[in-house]
Amino acid sequence: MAARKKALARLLRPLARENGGPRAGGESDALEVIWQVVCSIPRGRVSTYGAVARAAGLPGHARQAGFALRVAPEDLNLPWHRVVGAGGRIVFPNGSREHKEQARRLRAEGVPVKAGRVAAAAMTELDEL
DNA sequence: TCGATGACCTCTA
DNA sequence: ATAGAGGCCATCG
Repeated sequence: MAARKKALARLLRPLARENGGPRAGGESDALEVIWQVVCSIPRGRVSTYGAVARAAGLPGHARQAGFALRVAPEDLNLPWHRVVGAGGRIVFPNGSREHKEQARRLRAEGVPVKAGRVAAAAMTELDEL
């Protein structure tokens, strides 16, 4: 937990800078863009890490999307559960706490989850947005 | 600068 | 359907 907190603090530092004033260089925070994309996922729909990365203008940065979600502060109320792996597959180990939590939240939004996967019909490419 | 790591993706057997 | 290998890219020690 300590490591997680430390990494989070390191990442929140530049974010706090932005919070306090106008950002100088501009772009820098890819995390912010990714978070915004995730937030834009409609309720009852899910998307993949790759799709999120593409929509954020970062093709091939699927892993970065995952990293962004990992370090995302809870204050953002980010719908991280709407992001799944390719083919609608939940990336968390089966039986893990996060896995069950994600499945539970998805079902609560009307997205059927079976065998650690979500219905393909519920998936959106985000390219049309 | 380099090697290891990870909420990934895709192809092949 | 399952398992392994290679590729991708940012972050960390």
